[in-house]
Amino acid sequence: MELYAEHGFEATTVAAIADRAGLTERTFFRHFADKREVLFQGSSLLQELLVREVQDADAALAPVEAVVAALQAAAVGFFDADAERPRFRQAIIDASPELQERELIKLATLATAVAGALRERGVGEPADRLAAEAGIAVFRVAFEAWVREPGDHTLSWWIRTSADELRGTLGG
Amino acid sequence: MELYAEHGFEATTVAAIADRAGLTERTFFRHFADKREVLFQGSSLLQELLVREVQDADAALAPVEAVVAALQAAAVGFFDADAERPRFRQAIIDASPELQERELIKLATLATAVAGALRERGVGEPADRLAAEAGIAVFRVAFEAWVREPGDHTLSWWIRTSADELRGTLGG
DNA sequence: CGAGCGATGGCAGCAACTGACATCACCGTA
DNA sequence: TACGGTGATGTCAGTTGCTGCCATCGCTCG
Repeated sequence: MELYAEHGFEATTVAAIADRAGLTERTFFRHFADKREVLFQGSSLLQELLVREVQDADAALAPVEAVVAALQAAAVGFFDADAERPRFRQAIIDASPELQERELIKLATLATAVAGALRERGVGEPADRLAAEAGIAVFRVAFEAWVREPGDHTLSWWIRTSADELRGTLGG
Repeated sequence: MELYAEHGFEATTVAAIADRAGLTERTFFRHFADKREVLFQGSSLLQELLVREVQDADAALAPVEAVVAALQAAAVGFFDADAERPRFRQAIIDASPELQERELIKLATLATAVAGALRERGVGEPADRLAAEAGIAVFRVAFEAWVREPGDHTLSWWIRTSADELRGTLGG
């Protein structure tokens, strides 16, 4: 992470990382599937937490609202607790298209998992994915704002705000 | 594309592609930035079309509805006209995680472009991106259904249906 | 003390890309 | 017709991400 931040992701070779860590290149690839995965270790934990929160959400909540509530709950422990790390990490990702690709697919699998959790709540076939995707979209916009304006609000607040905003864009 | 379909994307080397095309490996990389871009040539055309359709959409439409209308308009010329190609292409993408990553980032830039077009309509700061992302989510779900069940309905119909479904997941 | 096992090192090799330079076809012009 | 320039292609060498295979080492358990 230090090297990524210092020289940029692409300019950092795996050999350099291994060297800094006092290990071999071969060993690096035993710990990480590829060079990008370094930045996405904790993503499965977030996914599990999110799924649990969706399952535990108030049964009366509409699908998207359940997702939003889950995101808010997850935000507290996962991001608001230590705001420094996520922002640092995101700066690295934002500087590299390769990493953005990886981030998007992680969010997509997150959405799929959330959709699965929604189905357990009795949400129907296309609705589950739509609600999950919409929820993730809310999260993306909220997270971006939270990163951009440090200290103003909690991530949870941005999520709530974005969710309300989404409702306004639907019309009808 | 033939080689991708026959042996899978990862198993197909650029050398093999160049050979089949009667060209050099080096020449391949002068036409395509990388091995994946072969599958995403037309994406900028779709983007331009979509942006134009958003700009031309009925001014009274709410943001998401403007995007949905644009998607429907684009669907007719871009997908319904020749349903075979997109389905073939999508089968290749669905078989390869690398290609899915690339597809996601293409859709993300699409969303960004659509958000820009919405801003020209006077849509505000977080709402533009939310409406664009929601619209793309609708498209993704609709497209998937359209690919999965050939012949049943037009892509435009699926988009309309998904958009209505999305509204239902938002709740009170 | 020895057998087994998980983590690591070392090495060879493939494939995706890139930069630098040469070559060649074509096209407008003197 | 000959010439100069321009764009597309070929050639080659090199870097880097990543993988398979086998050897080694340390630790633990019986």
